[in-house]
This record gives sequence, structure tokens and C-alpha cells, in this order.
Amino acid sequence: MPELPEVEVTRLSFASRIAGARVLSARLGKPLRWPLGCDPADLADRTVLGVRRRGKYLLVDLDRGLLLLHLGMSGSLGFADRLPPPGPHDHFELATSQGVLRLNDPRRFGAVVYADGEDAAQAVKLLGGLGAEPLTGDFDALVFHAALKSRQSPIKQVLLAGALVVGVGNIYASEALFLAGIRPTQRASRISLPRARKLHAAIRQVLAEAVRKGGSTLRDFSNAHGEAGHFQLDAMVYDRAGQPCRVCAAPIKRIVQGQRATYFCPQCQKP
DNA sequence: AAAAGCCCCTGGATGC
DNA sequence: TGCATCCAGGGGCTTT
Repeated sequence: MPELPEVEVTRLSFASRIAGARVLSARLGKPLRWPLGCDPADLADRTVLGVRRRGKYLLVDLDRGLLLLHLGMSGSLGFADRLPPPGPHDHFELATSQGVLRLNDPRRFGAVVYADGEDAAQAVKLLGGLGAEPLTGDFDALVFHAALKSRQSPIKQVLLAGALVVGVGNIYASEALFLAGIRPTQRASRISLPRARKLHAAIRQVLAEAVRKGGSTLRDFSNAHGEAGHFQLDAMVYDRAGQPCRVCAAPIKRIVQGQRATYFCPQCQKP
């Protein structure tokens, strides 16, 4: 579920409230994608310095080491002074002097990994290959276009891979390509500079807009206070197969690329 | 180096 | 009502 906007909305909803907190205890539920990498008891007495985001990862900085959090497909974080007793899908909990942080993740594709210093092997491995941050100056249209040149895959899959630009998941890839007027099946290497510029701007626009709207809540996403997002109400193409395009009224098409659904308007989006 | 497939796992919607 | 099938917002890993 969570793409960059949902992860960023989650971060914004609890980062300032947890900053400066002292860890009282940590608790694990069922196994997540990877082992925590330390004894949860060792986290006690550390201080939370702040929360950053890299792509779809959250980095909880401690006075010693950091926690790397990923929400996977079905994860969401909660943060509150008190939380109800843990349910069957609550798999990580960090009790602090300023509130309890809890990861709920039914499918358990998510992860919480402890790393001792940011260049710890595991963190480097996970964050090392990530592409540019789309909402910062790090994401450059010319560099983006040059990188597209070496990719023969359909542009939709290049966006999803995260090697050129991070944070664009299945919803926002379809949405950004619609905004840019580019067919998702278009070979990345054949996208001209003007169209690459358009796509670059579309990615930034759609992600920033989604953050402003609190993310997309398709089934179960909510921020750390349990509030839903409402970007999905504005989706131009995602999950709208057969419905009329909001611009030209042509029926939206659904295709499958790399085992994932892609939506586009056959009229507005040119190959 | 890049591309294509395969998994990890649970729950909700749909169809018989 | 019950059961089988398909689908879902991600992404690391292995194999071509």
C-alpha cells in the first residue's frame, strides 16, 4: 500500500512527537521480512533523535544506531500515548517516554531492522542501490533522461524499479504517466528529452499533491493517528478500468506489466 | 549491467 | 453458507 506519499505522511504524523523520547522497551510479534538484528531489550534507554525518510524506508535515528522501518504492502504505524492491547498483526512496538510506536502489518512484507551506525552492512545493502529522491533537488531532469537511455524496459517498470527515482509505486507510476501523457508500455530508452522533462515534473507534482492530501487510502492505509488519506478520490486512472477518462471520456484500460496492474488512457497517453 | 520471474504472507472480494 | 480462486499499495534475490 504505502508509496512515498503514504510513508512521508506517516513520518510527518509522528516524527516531531517522538523526537527526544527515551526508549522504555521494545517488543516483537511474528517475524517480519528480516530479523531485527539485535536483542529488543538492547534498545531500552536509547534516545530517539528524529525520523527521516529515504524512498519508502523510514529511518528512526537513535543516539546510538538506528532503526530502519519499511511498511511493505500492508503496513501502517500507530503512535499514541496509550494504545489498545496488541492485536494479531502488531509485530513491532517501541514504548517510549513520549508515546508508543507500533507497526501493524497483516501481510508481514514490512520490516524493522536495527543498524549500528548508518554504514552498517545491512542498511547499506538496503539503501545503497536506491535512486534519486524525487522531491528534492537530487532529482534532476537531465540526469533522469540520460539514465532512461540505458533502459530497454517499459517506462512503467523502470519507474517501479526504484533505481533511477525512488518512492514511485504502482498507483503513482500510473498517475504520473497519465499526467505526462506517456503510454506505460513505452520503452524507456525511446523517451525524448521534452517528454522526460514532462515525466520528471509529473512525478514531482503527483507525489507532492498526494502528500498534501494525506496519501491514498485504498483499503487500510492511515497515518500514525489512524487518519485516512484522500488522494485516491482524485486518481485519474488508477483502479478505474472501464471508467471514462476524466479528460477525454475514453474508457480507461487495465493491462498487466511485470505481474502488476497498470492503468492508462489510450487516448491521452501516446506511445 | 540489465531484465524477467519468483517469492514472502494474509485477507477481502468474487464466483460457483 | 461454504469453498476455491484471484487480487492487492513492495522489493530483494536468483536466474537468464
